[in-house]
Amino acid sequence: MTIKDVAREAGVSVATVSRVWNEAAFVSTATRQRVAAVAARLGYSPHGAARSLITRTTHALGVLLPDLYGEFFSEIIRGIDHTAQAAGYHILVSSSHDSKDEIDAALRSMRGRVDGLIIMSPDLEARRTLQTLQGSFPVVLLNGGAEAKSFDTITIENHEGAREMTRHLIARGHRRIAMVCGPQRNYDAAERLRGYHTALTESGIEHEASLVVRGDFSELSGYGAVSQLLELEPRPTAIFAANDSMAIGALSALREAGLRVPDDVAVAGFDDIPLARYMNPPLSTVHVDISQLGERAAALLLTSLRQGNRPHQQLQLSTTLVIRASCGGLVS
Amino acid sequence: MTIKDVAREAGVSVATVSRVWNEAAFVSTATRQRVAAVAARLGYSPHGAARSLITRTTHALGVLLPDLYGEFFSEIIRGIDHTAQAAGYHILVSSSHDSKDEIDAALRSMRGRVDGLIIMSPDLEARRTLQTLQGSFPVVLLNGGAEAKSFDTITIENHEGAREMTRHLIARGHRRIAMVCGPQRNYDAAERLRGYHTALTESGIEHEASLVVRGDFSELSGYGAVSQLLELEPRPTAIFAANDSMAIGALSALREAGLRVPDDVAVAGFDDIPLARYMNPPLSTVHVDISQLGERAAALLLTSLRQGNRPHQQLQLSTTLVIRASCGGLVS
DNA sequence: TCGATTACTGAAATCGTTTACAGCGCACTC
DNA sequence: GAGTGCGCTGTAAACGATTTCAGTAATCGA
Repeated sequence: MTIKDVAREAGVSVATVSRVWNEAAFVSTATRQRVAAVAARLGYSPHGAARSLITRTTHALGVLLPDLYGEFFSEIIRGIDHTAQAAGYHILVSSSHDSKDEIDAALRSMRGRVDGLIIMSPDLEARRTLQTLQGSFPVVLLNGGAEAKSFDTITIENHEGAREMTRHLIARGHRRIAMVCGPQRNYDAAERLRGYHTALTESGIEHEASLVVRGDFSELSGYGAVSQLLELEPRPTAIFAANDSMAIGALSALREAGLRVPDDVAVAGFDDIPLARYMNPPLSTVHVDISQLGERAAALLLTSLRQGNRPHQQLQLSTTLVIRASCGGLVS
Repeated sequence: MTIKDVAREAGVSVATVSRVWNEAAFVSTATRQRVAAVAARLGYSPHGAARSLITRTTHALGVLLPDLYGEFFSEIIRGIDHTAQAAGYHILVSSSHDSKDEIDAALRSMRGRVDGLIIMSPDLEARRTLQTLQGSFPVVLLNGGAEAKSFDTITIENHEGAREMTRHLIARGHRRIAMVCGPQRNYDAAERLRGYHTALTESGIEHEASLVVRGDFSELSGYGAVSQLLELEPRPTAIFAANDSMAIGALSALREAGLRVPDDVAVAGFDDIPLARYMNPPLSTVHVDISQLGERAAALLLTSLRQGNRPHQQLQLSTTLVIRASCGGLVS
């Protein structure tokens, strides 16, 4: 069922069919209708690959993510898909790209299939690979590090958010505040940890290495980290997890240990995934509008596609403190 | 940076470059290395659209979903992406396709961009549209209804699962069991409701219309539904939600109403999303291996791509009861 | 020495579109 | 009645790859 079949059936040339389809140029109403009727009858729709070969545009955006697990990523995709779809674009998703090689491979295999890319590669090292892309291709970096001045980027106010949450905990009287931080070479994780340290320093609280344990952003790792923290003597009075998933794991571990939240231990997370408010107790967290993160990334990419060369933008998505019951309510 | 550039630079014909790239036919080691070197230096990678135009294969799977919100869908995508990626395929995602027209449009715009489709369209009416696809294109239906014998399908044991959970609640002594069911024309929702009714009938418990309230699978609707149920006199002693998200909303509403779970009201969900076990109290639910649902759908589609014509398969994914604290633990 | 085989390479057709260009009829102007 | 412009349509050249077919040089057996 190609354009030729339609042309033959309608007794016109392929050029005319194409013109009818694209509502371009001058086609007499008579032939327009005839062609449209034939196309409808035959159930014709143009072949995407052929079309994008000649028009040099695919109407698809590539999305490279490190993972797909958890509400954080699904919200991002949702945001991206939402604005992409509104603009008539599809999204080509590809996940689990941490290492340089994987990213490379993904990039190659996407050439000629997408008009631009949204890349979230929190791994600090993998970033360097991206430098090779520089300028050759429209790219938006999600949570790009500081070195990324040569791209459009959107970042979360990680440092500020973590600092504020830590300050809030301090204001509520906590001194032994533990942090469950994220993966080693992860940019977001590093920034959030830095914010925590900043707040401690500002309040003159000594940094105690044993209060910082590493997780990997999964519920299970939050659970494990807390088990470890509870061994400490004296134990921390507050636990700040670098994302909500780990905070949820933490809540679960505390409950099993027979500790009450927030009375015995206060808990806070980061991201404000949709479920945070439904936890018991509802989770205090640093709110990030995750789906908006995706939406704005897509929007940025789309304008960059339309406008061609223009200076790169560095957007920052602000965070707000959301105080719920898990850390004991608002300080007066 | 096309194949021609590489050919010119390496002093060979485009045919040879193509052969080197695809590791096909006989190419002397000398030219092979020379071409490979040039390609690497120029950073060449073939143009996807051009390639799929001639090979008539895109190495991409289309995924049509009704929505992207919540862990259920993200787990499905994760499963699909996992097996697709392992087979060297990309996935093209498109969401929010409920109505016939939207599905139509999505289908058209995917022609020539994907080798096959995974469609999840729980809306019963939209299904009829799909009939037009019949055989013309490799399709796997997720949660396809009974009418779908002309497709490969994977369904969840909705009826069985709901029946078992309801029976469990009955076995624990509950008689006033409320059901928060899903959207009106949703297949899964209808089946789960049917399972609930089956169990009631089997135990000779009268169906009470006011105990069934409608939700839309979101946390918020679960919250609202429970508020409504608590008005009843006497109030239900157990609440069975047609999915976990609504169960989570229910837990939240009960907590706010000052009711204890499971002592005052037992709660159960359906799906066993990853977070269910981390709720407080941990959520009893009907376990469905969601990511496996995606994995098997992708696998089914891939074999169908490879094997061409073969009888359609109807797979059913079994469910298991997962009894946690929210419904009072195991019955002795 | 010669024909046949083998190993490699290139020319050209092809996939399904879009689009620049040219052609053709017809009405209009002078 | 010839020239001009306009409105519509068709021809053919792209786009960037793959693949068939044919051609060439080297090697081999007799």
